[in-house]
Amino acid sequence: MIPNKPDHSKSQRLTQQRSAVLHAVEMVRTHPSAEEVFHLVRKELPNISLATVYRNLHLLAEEGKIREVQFEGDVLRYDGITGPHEHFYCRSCRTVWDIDRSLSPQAIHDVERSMKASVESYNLDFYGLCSVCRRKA
Amino acid sequence: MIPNKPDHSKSQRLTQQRSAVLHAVEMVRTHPSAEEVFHLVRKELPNISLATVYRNLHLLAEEGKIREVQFEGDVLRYDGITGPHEHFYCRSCRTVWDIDRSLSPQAIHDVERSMKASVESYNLDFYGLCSVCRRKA
DNA sequence: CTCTTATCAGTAATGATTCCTAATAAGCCC
DNA sequence: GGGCTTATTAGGAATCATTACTGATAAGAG
Ligand SMILES: [Mn+2]
Ligand SMILES: [Mn+2]
Ligand SMILES: [Zn+2]
Ligand SMILES: [Zn+2]
Repeated sequence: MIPNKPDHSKSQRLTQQRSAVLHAVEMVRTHPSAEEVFHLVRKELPNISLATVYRNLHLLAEEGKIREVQFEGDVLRYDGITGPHEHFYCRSCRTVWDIDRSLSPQAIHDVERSMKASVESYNLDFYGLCSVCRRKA
Repeated sequence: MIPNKPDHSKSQRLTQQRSAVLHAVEMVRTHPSAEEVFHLVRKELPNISLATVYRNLHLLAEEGKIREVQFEGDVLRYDGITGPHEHFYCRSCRTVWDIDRSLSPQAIHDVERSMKASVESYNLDFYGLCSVCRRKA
């Protein structure tokens, strides 16, 4: 008898609601809020409840299938791209832009050494005006 | 007649409450929350209200006298050190440690160039276990 | 198909923060 | 110092994002 691998994933059943929430976050590049995911998913599942969206977003984030992101003065948002990258947040239009770079392993190791700590993750967020808003200003 | 310089600072009167709030944030290295500042200031001004603490923290942050910081899954905190530095946040004990480094001007300029945006500020926060909690784990 | 129970919909509760209003006090002018 | 204007306060209500609760539903193992 082969013992099952311990299942550390918290979600055990693949419900329509759960896969629709995951699909919505993965499909858009907007880093949507729970409310926005709710509106997206409603097109497919008109009866889904907001609490279900919140619950599944949190669950999917814990499993590492999506990523939680938060910016100053804004609500929690979700990111379908889980690989390491950085963000630029426009203070005017609140758009989030992906930055295709990441801190060097050396820089992270420097922090670990100076803090005598283990670094599990980091966030690097830039704030300012995006090119569109800069023109308007 | 010399016209007054336009006063961009939002706080016009130096109240006891306001200076006590500022003093509390500047005195501690703990990056306290509003609630924690409230308890600190109460020792000096037992009748100060929580709303007053919130209002002044926000005001002082807008004037650049203190800095607002926020970490994943935690409430807003305040930092008496306004100069550029980075943070390490222990996921276990929620302690915030200052890191005496900052991104190179070159790295920031790279972001501005690639985004065609103006970068006003950035946050670089590391997450993990501090040395104390690592020993316990 | 049946059965167990994880998950759901709908709604109430929570908790941090902000708003509101009559009372207070900072600080300018005399 | 004593008035006077009004920014600021204390205290409580309101807001808003998020989480908790509960009886009903459906995923998926056998
Ligand atoms: Mn992203
Ligand atoms: Mn700091
Ligand atoms: Zn913009
Ligand atoms: Zn710790």
